[in-house]
Amino acid sequence: MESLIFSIKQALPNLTKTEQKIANYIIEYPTDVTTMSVQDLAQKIPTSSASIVRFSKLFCPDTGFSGFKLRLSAESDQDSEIYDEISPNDSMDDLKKKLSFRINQTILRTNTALTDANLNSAIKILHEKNLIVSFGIGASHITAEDFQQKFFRIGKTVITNNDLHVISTILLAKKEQAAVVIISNSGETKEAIELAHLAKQNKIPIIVLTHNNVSALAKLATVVLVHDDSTENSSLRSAATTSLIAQFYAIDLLYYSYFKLDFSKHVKEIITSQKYIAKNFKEES
Amino acid sequence: MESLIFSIKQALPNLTKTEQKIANYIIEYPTDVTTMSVQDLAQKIPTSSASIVRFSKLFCPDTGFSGFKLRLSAESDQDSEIYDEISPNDSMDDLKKKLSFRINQTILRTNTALTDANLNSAIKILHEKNLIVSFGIGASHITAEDFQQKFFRIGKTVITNNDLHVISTILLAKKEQAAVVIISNSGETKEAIELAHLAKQNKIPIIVLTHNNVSALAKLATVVLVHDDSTENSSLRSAATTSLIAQFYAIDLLYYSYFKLDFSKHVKEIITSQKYIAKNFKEES
DNA sequence: ATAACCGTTGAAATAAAATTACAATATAAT
DNA sequence: ATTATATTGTAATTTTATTTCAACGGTTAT
Repeated sequence: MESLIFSIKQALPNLTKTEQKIANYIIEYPTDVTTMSVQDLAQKIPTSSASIVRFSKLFCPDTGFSGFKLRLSAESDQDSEIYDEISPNDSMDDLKKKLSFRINQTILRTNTALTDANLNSAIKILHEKNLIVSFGIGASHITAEDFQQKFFRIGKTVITNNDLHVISTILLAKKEQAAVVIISNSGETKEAIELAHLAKQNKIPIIVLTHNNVSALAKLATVVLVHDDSTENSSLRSAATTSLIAQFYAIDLLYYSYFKLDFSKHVKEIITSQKYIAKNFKEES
Repeated sequence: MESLIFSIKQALPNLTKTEQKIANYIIEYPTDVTTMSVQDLAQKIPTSSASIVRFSKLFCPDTGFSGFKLRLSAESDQDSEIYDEISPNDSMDDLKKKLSFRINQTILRTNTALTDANLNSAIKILHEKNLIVSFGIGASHITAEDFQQKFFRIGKTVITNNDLHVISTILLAKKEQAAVVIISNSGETKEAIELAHLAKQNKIPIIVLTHNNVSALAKLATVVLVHDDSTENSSLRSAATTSLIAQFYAIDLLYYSYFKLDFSKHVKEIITSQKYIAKNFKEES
């Protein structure tokens, strides 16, 4: 479940005046709130108990204030500054807390954003085609490589390259047997869109891994895998890593789901490949 | 605070008949209890509401049943199967839970493994030298590229390549101004060790990002950054991704710590670079 | 400028939940 | 068997959460 305090902070700008007063108090004293009654809290802020209840139901429609307190207490062993932007005064420990928390949130959001239906469609495509082309540019190229390395381990043929010409050549040469995985955080990368058009014209299935499903790229896709459903991107400075980790995580889910399709066969393949690497390169498996 | 359920289990033998009934129910369905009222619970067990309240006050004398529920909810958000190995029968939801949990654990372990002292020594080296060479092979090459991309954003010159010849050439040509970042999960990669030897012979500072600090590579390092302190590596199949994410996370910490050294300057640089990218490539920043 | 409207808020009434007082029952000791 | 004591449940009481509805304030249309 998404962090309650985090959600409140996100919603803050859209709230009414009284709601903001309530939100601010809760953000400042989450632990205290868990032990208060509606009346206590209304008096402290100050506002009416009705407003408190209404506020609670914004975030916990079913359970009201009682459930709200439960959720609050479930997460109130953390302190609240971890939701904030990174600042120059942060100690190493603050930094660790903030970054860890963000990664955690990103994973949770990606979990809800990736539906079973979409993952399964993607797996189906990967299963049906025997040549997979993975493409990403900039930071997303790193993910494209990760995709390749993962699927190599179970003997799936994946080609990746950040040169559109190279990719197009092989894709067209094998268009009947190929599917393409396009990774773009923004979904507006010129090269990514160009590749998607090319694939579409040639009826090659397109799996897109991206930040939201309204982008130009998403519209061209056969299947859209949305990682990290976050609407606003408050932090200029941390976007890149969390979105990369979200992508990695999404690929991991895809990989394991694919793995499951033929569990024992893939286990054998992976053990073979690990043994080989361990013996010859002493490298990470 | 001591785990509530644990305390209940300990007290179990000394409790009366009805109290034991209550205790057993709570131990079995802790999460359900958090959403029940005294009446609901009394009916389920079955017993009287008075007994429930009395029971609660054994463990939470001040707060009664309400506080009891709060403590219960604070500790009952994990379930236990998530520790298991991935199995072919897992639903997509199981898979999500297990993978998320592992990533979370990895991050936590990396947090404790990376000491302030080591991170700060690493930052110092990065700060003193104006040419950074990052090297990794296999999966670790992806991390090496991530390192490069991150530091590019604040105008730091980082060269990466998975060809040892290329890297050696530039490293030796600029040995006075250079530092090297070597990434190897195992710490036993032949090429990584070779590069470390070369650097050491030429008095080039060596930052090593690796899994433990007993490896051959770790021994050659000026600073060892240990990610993911896990001793056991139960899962053959998931090691790669979690270690990659641990590496990414470690690099992220390093990056932000470095960033903090000259906060305002770096903020400016990053905004410039983001604007440029957004304008010209519409790509992930 | 003013009327009509709509979203926001709080006071008071109501419903639900927790707690307590006390009586009933069971258990143990003499 | 009787009394003392501990345990439990019923019902009354208190506290807490929730809903209803009227009042307020700001906005738009006339």
